[in-house]
Amino acid sequence: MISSIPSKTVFHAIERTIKQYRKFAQKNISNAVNDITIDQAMVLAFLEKHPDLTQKEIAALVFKDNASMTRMINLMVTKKQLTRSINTLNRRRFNLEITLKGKQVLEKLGPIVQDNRKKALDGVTEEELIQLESILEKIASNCK
Amino acid sequence: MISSIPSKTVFHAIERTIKQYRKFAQKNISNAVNDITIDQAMVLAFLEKHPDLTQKEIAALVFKDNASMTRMINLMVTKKQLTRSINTLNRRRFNLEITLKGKQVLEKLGPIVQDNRKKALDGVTEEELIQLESILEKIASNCK
DNA sequence: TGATAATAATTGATATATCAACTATATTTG
DNA sequence: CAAATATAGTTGATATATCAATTATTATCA
Repeated sequence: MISSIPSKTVFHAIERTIKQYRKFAQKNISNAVNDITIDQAMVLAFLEKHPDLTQKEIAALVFKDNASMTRMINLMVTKKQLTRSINTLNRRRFNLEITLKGKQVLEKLGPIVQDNRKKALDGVTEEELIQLESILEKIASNCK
Repeated sequence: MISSIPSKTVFHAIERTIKQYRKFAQKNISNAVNDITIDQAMVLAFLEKHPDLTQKEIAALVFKDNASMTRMINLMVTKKQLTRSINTLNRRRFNLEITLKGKQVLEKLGPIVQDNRKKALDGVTEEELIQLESILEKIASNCK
């Protein structure tokens, strides 16, 4: 007996919101660039800012596990968005490098990603954003 | 060039929060009941409240597509949490029924789910909850 | 009524999620 | 230094996500 039905909880609202945003963003991305997912785009974006990230670190940044990241990066390598080479200083790691094609994807995606975020947050005030982040942070840290 | 890095956005915070909650909740559920996922538990909970739901309707309630729902329910049937029989009034549909085993799972899960929600929302005021839902709703509806 | 369209569910293909077991390399420590 | 540990990544197994195509049934409408 689960007295309060799941659809009435705030967790349901959180889930709904992020899924809706992902669908919306993915649709707009797919209209501009072929064959790239939001998560792959995020991997590229993180690597652009921090070229020395390991697979494990990227996985943590996009909330995935190492196994998923291995497979995602395999795909991105076969799609020529990334290259992978052994790091000679620590042979357990890989150097990941964004290819020219990957850079072009990032270039095209930039304005679209910005626009997605802007549209999704239309009518949300700066103050609300701060509240939102602070409440979410509270919940997340309760779940540790 | 994606100027604002994904980890700084509110979407990242939303994603992080829901994933953290799911992990937390799944862990507590797994400690009490073997071999059930959060989503399966939600399917049971929805069916308990609304026994006439179709697979399609349940899918919408838990934000999954029909294909995923078909496979999930197949599994739940082989795990004897549900039975599936043809609806004679509309032979495209199925009647889904919670088995005794499924009911026992719900029984055990009830207090755990309640406790999960309570712990996750510890220190979050009623007002904050209302704000949270209203901001999330705004974002979700921007993404339609 | 018969052709057409809509609906509920399934299936196939491919990607991703998750856990556990494993490999290879690097670090620690007794 | 050698043995034990830790770390980065891979692989296998199974479940789920997603899209498109398909089946079976029901509803529409010309």
